[in-house]
Amino acid sequence: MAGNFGKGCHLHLIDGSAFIFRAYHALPPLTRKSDGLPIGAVSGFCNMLQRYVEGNAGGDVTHVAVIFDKGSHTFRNDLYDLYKANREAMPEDLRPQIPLTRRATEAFNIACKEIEGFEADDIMATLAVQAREAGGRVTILSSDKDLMQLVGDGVEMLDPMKNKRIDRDGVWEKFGVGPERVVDVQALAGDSVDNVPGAPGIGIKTAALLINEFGTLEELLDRASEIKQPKRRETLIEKRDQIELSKKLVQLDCDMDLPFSLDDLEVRDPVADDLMGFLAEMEFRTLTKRISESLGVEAPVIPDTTPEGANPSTGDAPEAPPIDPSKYECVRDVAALERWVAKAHERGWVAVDTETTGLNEMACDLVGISLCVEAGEACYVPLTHRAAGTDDLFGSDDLAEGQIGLNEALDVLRPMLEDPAIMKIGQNMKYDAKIFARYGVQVAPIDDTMLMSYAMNAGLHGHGMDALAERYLSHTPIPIKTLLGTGKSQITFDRVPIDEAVKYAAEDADITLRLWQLFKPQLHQARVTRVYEGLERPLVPVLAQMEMHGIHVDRDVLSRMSNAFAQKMAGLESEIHELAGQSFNVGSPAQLGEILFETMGLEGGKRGKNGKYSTGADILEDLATEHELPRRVLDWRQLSKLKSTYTDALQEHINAETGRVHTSYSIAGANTGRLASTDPNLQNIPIRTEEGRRIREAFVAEPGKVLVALDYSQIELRILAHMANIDALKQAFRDGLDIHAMTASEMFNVPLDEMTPDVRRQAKAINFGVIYGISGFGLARNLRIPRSEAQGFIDRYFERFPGIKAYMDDTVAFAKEHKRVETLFGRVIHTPEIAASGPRAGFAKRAAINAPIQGTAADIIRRAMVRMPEAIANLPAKMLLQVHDELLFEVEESATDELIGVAKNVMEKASEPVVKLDVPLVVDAGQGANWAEAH
DNA sequence: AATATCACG
DNA sequence: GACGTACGTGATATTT
Repeated sequence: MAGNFGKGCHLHLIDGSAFIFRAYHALPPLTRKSDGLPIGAVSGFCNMLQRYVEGNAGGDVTHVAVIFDKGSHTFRNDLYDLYKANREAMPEDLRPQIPLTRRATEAFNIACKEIEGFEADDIMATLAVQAREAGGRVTILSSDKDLMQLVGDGVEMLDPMKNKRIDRDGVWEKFGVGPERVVDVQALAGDSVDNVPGAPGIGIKTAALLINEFGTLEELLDRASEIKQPKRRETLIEKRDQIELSKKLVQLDCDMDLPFSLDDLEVRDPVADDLMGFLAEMEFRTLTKRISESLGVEAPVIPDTTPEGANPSTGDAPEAPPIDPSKYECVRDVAALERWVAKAHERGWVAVDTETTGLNEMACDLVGISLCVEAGEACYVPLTHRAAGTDDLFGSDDLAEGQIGLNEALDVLRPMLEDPAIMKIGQNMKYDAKIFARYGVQVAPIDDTMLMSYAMNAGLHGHGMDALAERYLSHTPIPIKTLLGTGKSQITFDRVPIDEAVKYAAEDADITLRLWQLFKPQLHQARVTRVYEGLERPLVPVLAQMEMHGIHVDRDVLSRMSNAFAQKMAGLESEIHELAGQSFNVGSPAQLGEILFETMGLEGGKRGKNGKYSTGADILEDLATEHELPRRVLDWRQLSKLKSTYTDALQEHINAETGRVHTSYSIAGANTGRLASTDPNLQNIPIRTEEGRRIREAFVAEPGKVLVALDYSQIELRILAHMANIDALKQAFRDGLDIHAMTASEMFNVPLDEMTPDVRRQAKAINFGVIYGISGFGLARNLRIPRSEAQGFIDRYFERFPGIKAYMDDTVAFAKEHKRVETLFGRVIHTPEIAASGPRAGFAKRAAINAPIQGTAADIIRRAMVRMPEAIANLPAKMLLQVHDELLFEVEESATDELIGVAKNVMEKASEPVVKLDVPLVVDAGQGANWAEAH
């Protein structure tokens, strides 16, 4: 076919993905009225296309195409597996809109092109070169600087946002070089958005300088030894591979084989019926009217079909019916279950709740499932309830009549639970997702009302179902105790009569759906959508995987330690009794207090609020200088703690099936955004004393594998340096200095090379104190120095770092004004107590100072965790545990170094691209056969 | 169910 | 001038 495209033709190339994201972020989360389908980005996209078409009417444009990205894996990922690894996940409510934007483009009768495995940029590059060679003009509608390498010889860019044309001069302005050398500059400068490494320490300015001096990148690299600045020279020589790789990453492919030609992109008039049909289907009333007028056709009628029940996006929902457990349906056959699945399909969402025989997801069985599609319309599907026994005392082991077979039911539910077009709503979905995963069902996508509440209301109240139902629905759910009983006579859920179970279980799904409908629109108003979608919700599958995988704990190691501890304790106990002159329970603080301060008559006994002497470690420590007994008690207590909490208890947590320990992380537990680990708590395994540390030897890698521990170095102090904008601290971190020694030097005027460990220790305590909202009393107690001296330290610290004082005052003032504080990533932590008076005011103030720092650190490691599974997908490695600033991995020995490289990079870059810290984040790595060695 | 103690970051 | 304090968690044992 002879090409017609040539001289006099003008091609417009529209960056479709950029249009979509701009549309998505510019508009509130609109949904289609009839069914709640998210539609905001499509609406914005259509508006932009319409404005584009109107703006070009009568112009010289002869050819046009909208180009999209397709597939997340491109040849660039094969070159570099971290390419674009920093990218935020696509928001859940945008994903279903992507195919609709393709249809929108077609409805406007504009050519719409995408090619699997290629970025839109490459397609645009190829088309631009083809058009230029044919003698035509090209305008690229995009603000993406990666496309600037194409500018020149009839190719221009047009930033549609600023309506600014970018020609050769524009490129010079941006990059300091002409379009031909843009890739060279980009290769050196790198790009944190796309995670192109570039040359460390070289930005656009320096890169342009070097390229202009040497002419080309290749020339520069070959003659790098001529560069005068030593650091720059070394970087260019050492990082040559990385720079050359970066060039390959930024270089667009101008020579693709395209399955279409320029002639296929000829401008066509829209077909009124097609366009109107599409707009009407989307229920865009205003846009339909406007375009119908400009096309001179009649606008189709869009029926006003508000669904029954509430619509989360409109807010003008009809009154929901009261919660009435007697109205719920019990689903006893497949046909009935299929009807519920159909309802979920119709709606596009369903609330789901599972009932099980226990609270340990790894060691309990599925008993039944409840579903709810709209307020008041819920069901319970009993699956493995037991038949009632012949007498009242013992249940039967036989299954009750009238239940769908477990596997049969799961086969009906699986397609729905895994359907990307159906939102599964739960309260604490991690629990249900883990249960389903154990039965081979991967639930997605999900929403979680507990996490929505947490994102909006952290610090105001708890986020359990009962608290939320009470507070937001003014309803008290049926207490589980009424079904299971308490204490010794407690039964498991499979023994609950099905009639009773229906009321309880379906009510939970009903409540969850109602909460979701209430919370969903509130997320945007509270400005925490990004926090919820980026930091809370995506953590659910990540944590579920970690928890299910578990960590191998060697029972024999623990058991031997328990025995050793028991022996030592027995010895200490008899010594203590002998010293006391009588036998008593060493584990009873009350009895110990009597012995110490009455029988033995020691000084310094202070009675607590309940009239008992307090016998905490600090008090016993003071007494130990004069007497034998308190030291023995301290030793005994340490062993007792290690034995009961760790060496004994951990053995109970080894799962019989997997032989591993499976903790559970609560995402919405800590107000600051930290996780909390329970059953067992693996975030407080001893490390500070040698004896305790040895417990970590029981946490082992499988044969052939190693444990790798990666932890952020000083992350909270780094965040403080950034947030409070303290130049001296920021520079110290950039220079890799010992921050405590540097603080000490600054405060006490001691040169770094004359620093004594004790002065450094005091400065360290002050640094930590600052993070905690320092007080003279607290510092005095920590350092065991007089209060006046501690206050003197603090005064001097604030004198040397006045920015810290200002930051603390500002934070407290912000908290007082808004009753909340925020992290760098927008996490909101409410501080209602800040208005209190008396001692509680002090607490609230310090908490308000600490929360943004601790919370930002928590956000950063959350971001790393969310990105980690994809980053290590091709490695024989698993992420096992999180301990606030540390991630623990298990990896096949041969891949250890590779894992460390990849995971460390993810952690160190975790704040990007949303927050660019003024200080580097540094991650230290350790490895070994067990956790003690790895740390 | 509350309190004291102590393990971690 | 007195109050009573370092921030955030969870598990255990003892006592009420």
